[in-house]
Amino acid sequence: MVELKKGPWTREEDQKLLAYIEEHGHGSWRSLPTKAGLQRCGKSCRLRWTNYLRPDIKRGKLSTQEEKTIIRLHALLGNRWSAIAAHLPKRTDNEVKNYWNTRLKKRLTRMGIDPVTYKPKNNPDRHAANLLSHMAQWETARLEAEARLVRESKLLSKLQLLRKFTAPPPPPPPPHPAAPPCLDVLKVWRATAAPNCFFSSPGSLESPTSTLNFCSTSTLTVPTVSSAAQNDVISMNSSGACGVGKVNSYKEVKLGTMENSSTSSHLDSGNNLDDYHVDYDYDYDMTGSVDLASVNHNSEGYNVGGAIDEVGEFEDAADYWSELLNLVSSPMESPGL
DNA sequence: AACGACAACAACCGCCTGCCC
DNA sequence: AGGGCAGGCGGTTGTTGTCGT
Repeated sequence: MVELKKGPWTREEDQKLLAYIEEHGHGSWRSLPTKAGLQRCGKSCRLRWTNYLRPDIKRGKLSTQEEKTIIRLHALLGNRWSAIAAHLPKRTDNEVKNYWNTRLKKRLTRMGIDPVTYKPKNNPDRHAANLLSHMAQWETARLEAEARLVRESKLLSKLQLLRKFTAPPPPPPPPHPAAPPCLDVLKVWRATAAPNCFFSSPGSLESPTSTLNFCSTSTLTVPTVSSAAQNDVISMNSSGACGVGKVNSYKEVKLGTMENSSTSSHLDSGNNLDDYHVDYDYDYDMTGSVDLASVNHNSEGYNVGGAIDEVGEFEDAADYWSELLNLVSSPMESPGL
């Protein structure tokens, strides 16, 4: 038995891997090394391909804009590198992770900012922290909702496939929507509720891409919100109003036509069959609202939000973040620590 | 020139999840 | 139902390059 090679890849190995994948595709990674004449494990080949050899990846220094995006998304999502990398075209999760660990994290630390909580270490900003905490909750809920809907959507596709063989041929399927319904809290927020907020400064954040894919008009009943969200969860409607509360029950997620919809994210392509909406229907007790369109206080009595168009403590958070991002992303700079 | 400290990046490892049988 | 497999993900380690002394 031939011992598998480890460590850095040689040019010859790269060429073998590239040539094989270009000709045959990667197929099963486990069997690839043998077929390609490489003494590597399949996993190693996959990593080399996805992190280095793939033609659609961008190499080189990250731009200031990319840095800012990483910081913002990290504040929202934590160490979910693949999710963060998904918002940075042509960058890999490994690259983003390395960049964070070797540069941004240290830079924040040097500036006296905790890279986990994003609080100033000596002068914790409860408002900014609170805000971020709620934003993180929204994003978590959104990702869970997306994942769930994708699962349901796949299930639906399978059911339709089954029906295809057991029922008379259906009319031709509706054309695919031009874009998936917007479930993305950042997008909605930027577009509606927070035009002046720090997260929506011009060009500051690439529109995250929803991976949702809807294949049909239907109503799906989803039994639970999510295991992680059975206590405090987030509700959001298309106008950007959001709330945090305790879920008593979760009714259903509808994918249907616009006529049934009152508050929903939707696409209107002019074709009835192409009108989709997603209707979140949570029954919850509001314990602390983060309605972005009005000032609210959470259960601890802190002002966690603030009218966007009113001067309030929200602006402190905005200032805090603008300043932070400017400092972190400027090429400078000995912070004098 | 030699050495050590540090930064940057590539690669590995272990765990987890989803799928298939 | 559960075991095996493939692939994805995040944490960690190893290697190489650079800079200061």
